[in-house]
Amino acid sequence: MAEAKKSTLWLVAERAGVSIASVSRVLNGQPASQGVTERVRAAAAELGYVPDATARSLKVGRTEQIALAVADVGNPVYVGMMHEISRVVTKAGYRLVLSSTGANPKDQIDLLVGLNRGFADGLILSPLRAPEELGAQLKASRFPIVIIGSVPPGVELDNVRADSVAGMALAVNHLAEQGRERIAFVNGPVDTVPGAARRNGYVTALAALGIGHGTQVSARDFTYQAGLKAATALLDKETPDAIVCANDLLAIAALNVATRRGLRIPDDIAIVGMDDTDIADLANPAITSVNLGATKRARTAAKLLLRRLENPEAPLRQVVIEPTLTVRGSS
Amino acid sequence: MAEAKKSTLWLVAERAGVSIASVSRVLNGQPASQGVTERVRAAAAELGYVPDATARSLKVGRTEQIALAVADVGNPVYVGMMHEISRVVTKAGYRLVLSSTGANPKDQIDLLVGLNRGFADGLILSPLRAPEELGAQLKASRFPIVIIGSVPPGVELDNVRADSVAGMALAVNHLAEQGRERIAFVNGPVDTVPGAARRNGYVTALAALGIGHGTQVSARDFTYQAGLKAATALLDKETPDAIVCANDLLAIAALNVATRRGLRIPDDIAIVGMDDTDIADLANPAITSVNLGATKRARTAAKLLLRRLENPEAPLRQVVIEPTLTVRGSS
DNA sequence: AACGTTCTCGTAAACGTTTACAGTCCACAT
DNA sequence: ATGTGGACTGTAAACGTTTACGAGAACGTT
Repeated sequence: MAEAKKSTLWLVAERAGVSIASVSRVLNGQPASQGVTERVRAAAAELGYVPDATARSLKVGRTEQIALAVADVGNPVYVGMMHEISRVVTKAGYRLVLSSTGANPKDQIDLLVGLNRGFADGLILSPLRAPEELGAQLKASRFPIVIIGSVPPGVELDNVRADSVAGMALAVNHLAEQGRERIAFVNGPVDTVPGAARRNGYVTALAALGIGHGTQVSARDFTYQAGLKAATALLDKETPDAIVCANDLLAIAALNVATRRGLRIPDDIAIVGMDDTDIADLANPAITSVNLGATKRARTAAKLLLRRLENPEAPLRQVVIEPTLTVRGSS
Repeated sequence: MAEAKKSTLWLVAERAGVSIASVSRVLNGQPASQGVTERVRAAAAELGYVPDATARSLKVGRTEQIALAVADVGNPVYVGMMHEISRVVTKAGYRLVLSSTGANPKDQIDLLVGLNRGFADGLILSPLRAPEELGAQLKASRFPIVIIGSVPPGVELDNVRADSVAGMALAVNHLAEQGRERIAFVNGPVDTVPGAARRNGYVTALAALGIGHGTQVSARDFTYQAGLKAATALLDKETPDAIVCANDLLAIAALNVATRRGLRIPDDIAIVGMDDTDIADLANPAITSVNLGATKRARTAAKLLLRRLENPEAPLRQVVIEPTLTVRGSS
């Protein structure tokens, strides 16, 4: 049945004794006489014919591919988003092209000029850093883009983002209700999009509550190892009664550092993380985490892109996802 | 400079006053007179010309894409492999198409017929389950495939796999040296490729050591939640002095269950995981883990595929990666 | 000056589809 | 018998590249 040989419309047409147009029509479900339909079906089956995706793409002007660029594939929250986006777009008949732009912002603009080569019909971009130049490239794109996170000023694109301020408020209020008074903050790099957003959230949330803000430290990046260092530095300086962390990884790091110092969680010190990823459950005790709606953001982004693909003139949409708080053992 | 309008070779040729053949040549670095070269370069720059990937693919017969199909994007070990493969193939100028075949084996064969449409130049496949039919489809493929894990009997493909027996031996010997005598095993589903391999490894490793094998339990899948259940079931029945787990997630689950029961790790009970993923570090204490060479397997698989792409006649290679043991606090 | 080489460049044919257009055939109504 | 319309199918032109081929031009050699 299925030979390892490629066969073209031509071969099928020849074998069925019809024209290639008829073959194409039958195979695409267009109306055709019963005789032709049967002969074509039979010939196609015997030859193990499968249409060529590239040729089809060239003709119809669509690749049926969607590109996804995430900053850091190591981070569990991105993995979750990737997974969700993959689900949505494959269900809609698209393939997912993974373009892991590293921390290097140049990769991002490379990606954008690459996109203009038309290897994908659209792009979902979640930039870790958003330099000036990115904005220019974004608006020069021939293809629809939806970005997860804030859009650079001046570019008009569909986007979906988290509400870091509300999220931080959730965490801080929760801690304040327990009577915690010295709430420290372990952040990631503040020159990143999420780092800046969460710092802002922390400051405003505390201000809104009338609590002076506590000590802030920044990890070198959003990883566990960096978190260990940052948390150690923090606890060397002082012992707050609560730590909120920009990330679940950082939170686990803080939790482990605290535990190893003999602090009891949550009695002596409460820990709350952000993103509410799977790994929040792994810690012992499991960590309370602010769910910034990562998977929902991912899903929404995918749907926004699909919507724009089928209607390029659709009005611009900028969605912000409301955060929730998942309370676990660490607070 | 870069307009949001697509421009073709034709437009560039017209503007430069040359033929499209010359434009193509200049842009591909083929020799051309200085005058033509300059005019073409200028015209291309002014028009913001970027060549069309699809048309090029159709002509040259390559998409410059590599497909990757992993069983479960939730699992950290696959994430690591994905990351590594992404690195290698992008460095070689390929894009990575992510085809997340779920647990459903039908997705896998769908993927294979899809591959025959030529949306990618090759495939890296890491099947969780390998039903009979998969073998047939594999050999019917027009494109090179390398599989991570064992190949179904009868198909000849490049592949790279872990040595589960040696890996288990590493774990078991390590525990035996400490005088542990009752070594239990928390496995994942045994009807999966890794599940079966690791069970086999466990049994043979213990037999080689002359230790009768201990209790085996199987989690419903390779996740933390399933691990909690399995570990609870195990510890309800008995209290071994060591548990090896088929997975780091399962290991963390076992560790947490044990800890919550008041067992001291590693004094009362040692825990060792497998895969040596990032999360092995997150636990408290960090868990000892057998490194089955996941990233190395990934890298090797990618390189095998690249090699075959550039030389389809290369001799078949089946690589097995040697495991190592990373000892941490849990043993 | 005639001739062979080499270099440069344009013409045109692919690659494998989809699809507009036109042609054929037949039924049916006039 | 002739026209009208509809259903079907074939011809051919795209889509945007790459590249084999051949025609000139430029150059050096005799």
